Amino acid sequence: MTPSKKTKGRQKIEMTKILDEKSLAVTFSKRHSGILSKANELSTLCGVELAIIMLSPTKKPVSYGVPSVEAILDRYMEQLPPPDLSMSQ
Amino acid sequence: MTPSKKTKGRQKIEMTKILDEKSLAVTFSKRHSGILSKANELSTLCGVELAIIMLSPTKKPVSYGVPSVEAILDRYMEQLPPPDLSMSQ
DNA sequence: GAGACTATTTTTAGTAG
DNA sequence: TCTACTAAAAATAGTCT
Repeated sequence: MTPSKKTKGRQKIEMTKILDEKSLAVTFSKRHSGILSKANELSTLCGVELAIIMLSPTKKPVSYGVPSVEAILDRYMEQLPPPDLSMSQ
Repeated sequence: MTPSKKTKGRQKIEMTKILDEKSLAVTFSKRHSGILSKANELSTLCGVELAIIMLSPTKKPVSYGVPSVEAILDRYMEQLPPPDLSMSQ
């Protein structure tokens, strides 16, 4: 009997485009929610505003924003181009 | 002699706004780059387009986009509101 | 404000349901 | 495609430079 290990656990992967459609979909699903979750934490921990917009592999738009994507975009558009950065910090 | 441990390693933290300015700044610095890095990986692994925009605690704008923030925003604006989702998936 | 470090906490690859 | 699992990979809290 070889009880050994049930799974190999997380594996290291090459940082290049995933070719297998099935695993690409799975990876996107897991990672995109991971990022949204991190973004949510960052915003609560540091009280910052942020927006994330992405197009899924199936071209479905996914967005997340605090307080809202629109609010961030409006501000971003207004502020472009960044004026004087000499005092920025 | 107590060789014991050099540091306590990563600690669990409460998910509420960090009050200490110093550690808030450190946390923002570490986590915001962590997110950008994750975003970069997601885009290469899954070949998806994405944009992230945030305002740092000092209100400095930070953005990241593949292929570019502008490209994503343009597309996002154009596509609003999402057209026919009957075939989406 | 950006690195380095260590010990932990989290995330997540691969797989199954 | 979403949830669940396990084990290993990665991110990071706290601290010092």
